[in-house]
Parts: sequence; structure tokens; C-alpha cells
Amino acid sequence: MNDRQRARYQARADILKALAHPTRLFVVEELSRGERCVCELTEMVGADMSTVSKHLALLKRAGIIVDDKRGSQVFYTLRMSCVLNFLSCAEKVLKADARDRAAAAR
Amino acid sequence: MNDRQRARYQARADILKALAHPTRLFVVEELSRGERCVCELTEMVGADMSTVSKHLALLKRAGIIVDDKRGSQVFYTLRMSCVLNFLSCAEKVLKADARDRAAAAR
DNA sequence: GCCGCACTTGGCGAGTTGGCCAAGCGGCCA
DNA sequence: TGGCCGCTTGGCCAACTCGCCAAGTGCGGC
Repeated sequence: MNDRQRARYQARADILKALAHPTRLFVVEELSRGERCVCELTEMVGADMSTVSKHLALLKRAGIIVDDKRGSQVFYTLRMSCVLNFLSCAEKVLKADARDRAAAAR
Repeated sequence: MNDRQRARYQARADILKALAHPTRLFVVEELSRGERCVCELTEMVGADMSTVSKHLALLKRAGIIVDDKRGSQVFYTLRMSCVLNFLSCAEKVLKADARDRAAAAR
């Protein structure tokens, strides 16, 4: 694995890393239903607004969501909706594991 | 977000986290071409064998790959090949970013 | 049995992440 | 213009990650 290759994999890993957090997955799924302001997301997540804001900044830097300032509010929108496909695969992994554990227990 | 929901998102996040590392992405892609033993992967990655072994253990625990001990060697195989779809989406994100940056610079 | 090989595990240091608190910043209304 | 509101940023600490080294395990050949 040379430097060029490593950089390519690093770039992809950064995107996955941006999604690899329960709060951020929740936000992505919620944004898939339409735009939301920080205050709405904060309430849904149930954490400090500063914490949510940092998660949003991270997702934005990764290019997954975009922000739109309107007056004193900031609305976020999902930009790369294909990330939702990740979740269906993750679900498959979980289901396969559950099946295997059940089979092993039997 | 209640505890039950949080657990669901946590489980998904764990799978994404398992993939969110350049070395592990490389391994996954390599295994998509067929089974490989630890020594082969170690050489390709160019890191210590103990390091590679830990990455493999992590991917295995996440349910993404499976191992098959044969004599003194251990061969790993991709179990959830759908994770490859992740990469095509990651690529899309990167392309979109490159395009936007080019547009902004213009 | 014992050595060597392939691999895993434990441990350590350096760097990163995630949460809250507190402070800062910009828009809006009185 | 002063103060509130929505949001972001900086600081801090605890927890986690990643890499290497060293030690341990288990199979196979001599």
C-alpha cells in the first residue's frame, strides 16, 4: 500500500468515520425526512446544543449535509442521500449476526 | 431518542466504525477478491503483523469477515460483501466535494 | 519433545473523540 | 442601543484508538 493508495483509503475512511456515531446516524436519518434546524435536532437527540452543533459541523465538513442560515436559525439538509444505503447494509450485518448467534445457541 | 432507539443506532454505528479505517477498508477490498491469510495481508498493508491481526479481529467481531484456521495459517473471507456498496457512495461524496471546490475556486 | 512459524494478546505512549460548561457572535425586536 | 435568542467555538477531562514491542498460543516438522 503506497502513499497514494493510503490517501484514497483515508479519504473514504473519513466519510465512514463521520457517520460512525449514534447521534450522527440519527441526525442523518432525520434529515432524510426533510430539513431541520439545530434547535429541533437538539431536542430530538436530547443532548446539549453545543454537542449537537459539533456533530453537525463534523457531518458538514465530511460533505454529507449542508447548512442554510435563515435569520437567526440554521437549517441543515442531507446532501448525500446515498448514505442511507449504508444503513440497510448495516441492518443486514446485524440480522446475520442474530441468526448465527441463534444457530450457535441451538 | 430513547434508550431502545439509541441502542439501535449504536449497533449500526459500531459497524460503520469497524470500517472507518484506511487499513481495514483496504483489507475489505482485498478480501472481496478472495480469501487471504494474515501473512499476505500483513505484507500488502506494510505494517506489523500484530497490528493487522488486531484490525482483522475487529472486523470479525463486527461480523464483516470470517476466519478459517487451516494448519498454522488463518484465512479470512469477506462475509458481508454489501459493505462494498459503501465505498461507491463514499466515492460519490468525494467527487461531489471536488466538484464544489472547483466551482468555488472558479 | 522441542524448535520454528503463523498468529493473537497484553501493555504502553501518543494522539483523537465526545460530552458538558462557559464564553463569543450575529440577527432580531423592543 | 440594549438585551434576548439561536448557534458556534474554546477549554477541559475522561474514554477510546492505533501503532509498535514483547510475550503467549498452537500447529507442524525434525
